[in-house]
Amino acid sequence: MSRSKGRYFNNHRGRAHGARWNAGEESEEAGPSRTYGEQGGRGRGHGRGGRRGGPPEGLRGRDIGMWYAARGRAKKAAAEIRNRPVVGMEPEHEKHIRTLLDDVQKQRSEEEQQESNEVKPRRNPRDEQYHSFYQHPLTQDPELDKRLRLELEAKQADNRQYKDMQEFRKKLPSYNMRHELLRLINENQVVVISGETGCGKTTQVPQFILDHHVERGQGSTCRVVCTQPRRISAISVAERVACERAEPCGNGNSTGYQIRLEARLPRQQGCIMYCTNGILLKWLETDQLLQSVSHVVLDEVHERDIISDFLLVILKDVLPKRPKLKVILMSATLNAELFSEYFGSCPMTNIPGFTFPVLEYWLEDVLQMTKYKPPEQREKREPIWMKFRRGKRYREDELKKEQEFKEKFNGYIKEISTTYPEEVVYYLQNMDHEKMDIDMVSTIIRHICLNKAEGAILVFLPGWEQISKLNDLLTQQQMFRNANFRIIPLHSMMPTVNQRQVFERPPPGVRKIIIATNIAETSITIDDVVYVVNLGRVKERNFDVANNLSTLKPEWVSVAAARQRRGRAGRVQPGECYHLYNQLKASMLTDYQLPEMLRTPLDELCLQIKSLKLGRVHDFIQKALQQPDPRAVDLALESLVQMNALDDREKLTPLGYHLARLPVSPTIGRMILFGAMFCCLDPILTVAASLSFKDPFVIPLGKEKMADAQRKLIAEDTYSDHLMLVNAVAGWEDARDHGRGAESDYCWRNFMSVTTLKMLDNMKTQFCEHLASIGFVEGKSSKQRSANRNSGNRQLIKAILCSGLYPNVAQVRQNSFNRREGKYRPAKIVTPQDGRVKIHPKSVNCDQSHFPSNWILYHLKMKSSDVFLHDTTAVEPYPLLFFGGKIGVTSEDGVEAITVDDHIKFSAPARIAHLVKDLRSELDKLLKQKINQPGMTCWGQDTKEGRIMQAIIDLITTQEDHSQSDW
DNA sequence: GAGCACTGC
Repeated sequence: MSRSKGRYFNNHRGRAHGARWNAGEESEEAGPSRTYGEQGGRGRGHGRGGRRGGPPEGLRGRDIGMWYAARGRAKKAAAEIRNRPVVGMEPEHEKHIRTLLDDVQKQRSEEEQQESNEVKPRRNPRDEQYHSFYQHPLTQDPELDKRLRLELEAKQADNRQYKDMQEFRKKLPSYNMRHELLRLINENQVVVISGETGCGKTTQVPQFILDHHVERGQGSTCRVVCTQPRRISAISVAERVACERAEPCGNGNSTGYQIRLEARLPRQQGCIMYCTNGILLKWLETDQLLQSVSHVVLDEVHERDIISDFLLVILKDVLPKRPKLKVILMSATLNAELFSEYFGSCPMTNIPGFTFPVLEYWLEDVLQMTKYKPPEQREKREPIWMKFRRGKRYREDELKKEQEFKEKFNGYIKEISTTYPEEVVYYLQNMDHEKMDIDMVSTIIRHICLNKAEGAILVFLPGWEQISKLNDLLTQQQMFRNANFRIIPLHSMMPTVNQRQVFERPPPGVRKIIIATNIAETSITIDDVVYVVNLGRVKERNFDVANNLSTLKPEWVSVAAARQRRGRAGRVQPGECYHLYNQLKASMLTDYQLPEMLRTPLDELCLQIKSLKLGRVHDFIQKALQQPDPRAVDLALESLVQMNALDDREKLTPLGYHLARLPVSPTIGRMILFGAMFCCLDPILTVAASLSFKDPFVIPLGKEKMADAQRKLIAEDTYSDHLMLVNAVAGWEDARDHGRGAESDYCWRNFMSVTTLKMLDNMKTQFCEHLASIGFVEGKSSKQRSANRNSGNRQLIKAILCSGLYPNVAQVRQNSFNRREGKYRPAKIVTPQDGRVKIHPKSVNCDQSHFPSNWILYHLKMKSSDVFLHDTTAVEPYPLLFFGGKIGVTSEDGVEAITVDDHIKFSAPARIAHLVKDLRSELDKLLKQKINQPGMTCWGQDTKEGRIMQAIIDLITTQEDHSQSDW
């Protein structure tokens, strides 16, 4: 890390004397420090007339308690005012800003006489260019038809590879149904095709459609788009299909793919294009009726991700306007009917799957075969305070399910008593069925290893904690500590140190044991798995509408997920699956996981709806397959209005227009636009890419502490996860420039993933291209000089972060030295909505007892075992004043203050407060205008924008971070 | 004192 230090950031320490953080310290400005003195006296004078410091004479019983409570409140309020940061200003700044505002106002009155009309955002000139490939509606080309047909006939006649592949294809279950499938598709506008993995629907159906057109001499009128929920599947399926057609993938051949930042395009007509769901959604921005497509195949619709559900609604609307468009939905068998009903009971057909049989066992069988004795359930009493905790509604649902389980339990026990031995029934009766028993997992693994034939074992656990625990349990046992076992933990955050080990078939006599999250359910496929152990849980993100809070908790898997897991055992030979829950639980699992649209905040979705001009948001969402809570829509709309993406009539603002086109969430989009305007592009793009994709850090199992420490080192004294990230990525760039060796060395030392870093780097370029097309920057490199003149200014970067992350601000209650413990305690963190929250232990700020400021920004707040802020940046007053919410100037008990959205308060003399407020209002006007008429920022002192923006930067910059100097 | 998984011209 050492080389990268200070690459961007000038250290401003020691220059500050404008703002003071701790009011206890004498300030050069007279006002604030005097008010502190007055405040200090106020609390003490309260109990006048009584015993010294005690309640007044004559108070009895309860009243004494009330008196103390009142005094406590008053003391607290006084302390709050005392601890308010003070916003000050150097005299020369004040003078400068006054002149500036005068000038600007004079200029404005002149301008207003000249022009006063609304400025429309200019249409993105590159929209057309991007989509040129798909722009034109398909038109028949007889020449091409003929050529395509001859080509296909020639291949069928004597292309060796093609004919070999044909033999293989003929064995797929879907191949036998070719004619029926084509008939259904021809006769109907919408068809649902269901089938389990291995039936070949994804690879075959698009080919049937294309070949059918080509054979009839209609090849040029066919363009099949087949969407996938995941990038990897889009690529691998496209490559597979190209191979079956004896062609290279993309490059103007019949088959290609497009995913974010990567494309291998097929020819324009007579082609099959595999892409991610997101790509199809992006096309709709410029081709609303999908004029350029003849067939849309939506694959894996049963997974119900938010984009796929969204596409369904849009397609349903498009169908009547495009009578020739064919839509084919491909789903798992379990809920194919749901989709058929949604499209007016359109025809369905099922393709039988082809996988090897998998023998299933449940908890009852596992207890019997292993003789494992699960710990008996201790009597559980819920503490009374639990009732009053947040999320009561949620708990009620849980209790209902528990209740149902209890009711059915006796009947179930009676039933199994006839088939299972007495001990097993006893244990089932007395164990805690909600507990995640890792000892049992270890026992069944041992059992398989000792008694079963060769074959890899795949274990599904909900998360890091359980993976870590099981890994420890196994490696502690003598039996597993030799070369005959390969234990491989698999988690998206763990480095795949030896990726080949995961997929490689081990030598005979060696057993592979993979301990995974649901990453192995769909994303990673390991062919030689014969045994699956399913603990039956999955961590699930949810959205608690009542509390406007995202949650992440372990939940029971769905029937569909359990099936998917089971299927992982039968890919190459018959397999076995051990579910570690009882058959009653198995019968009570929900068929499917709740669709993502009902589990997630809807800000981005609502913005997309407006951007695609799909009407009123509520009306549109009402048309979804399953409607989210209307309150979730309201929350999203409120947040979009607050960030000025929508106006109060739900109309897209110019800012909203730009935000909808950036491939990131609206908050991150704001950050990107402001970063470009203020010319600290590269660091802001680093943060934006990382927040919207994932951070580039990996954590090896067992080295969590080391990784934490390393990140803290990289953070230096920034008190910011976001700036730490900027440092880390800048360090990587340095290392990369010194060659492959230096790069991998750097990543190894700092626990970073080269793959993720490269992805982030490409994303940054993509953002830049977009900004360039709007006109905010010149070139497509995030490093361009003109857009980075302020990239070394930490304080400004924090301010730009604030422009995006606001109103995600928490208050820090600094903690004083605790004499008894002899140390500083961690600071208390509070948000207005949630009360006390915690900084996530992964954050570089988590153990801090002191911050340079009373306020921290965060991107993600999520409730798991507690409410955690996952990534944080301590932020000083000026960023909040210029890039936060509405500014107010107030006076409480004679203490003058400047406020942001009424609840973030800073002490400031009214003179300064009004000056700041006026300057802020000029900035808002300026930014609005820049959004309306995008262009490079002119920094010269002869331009209005240059003067205003520079004045603000100067104020932000001189406000020192007091991390070292002030306490 | 802790990190399910995806996705975007």
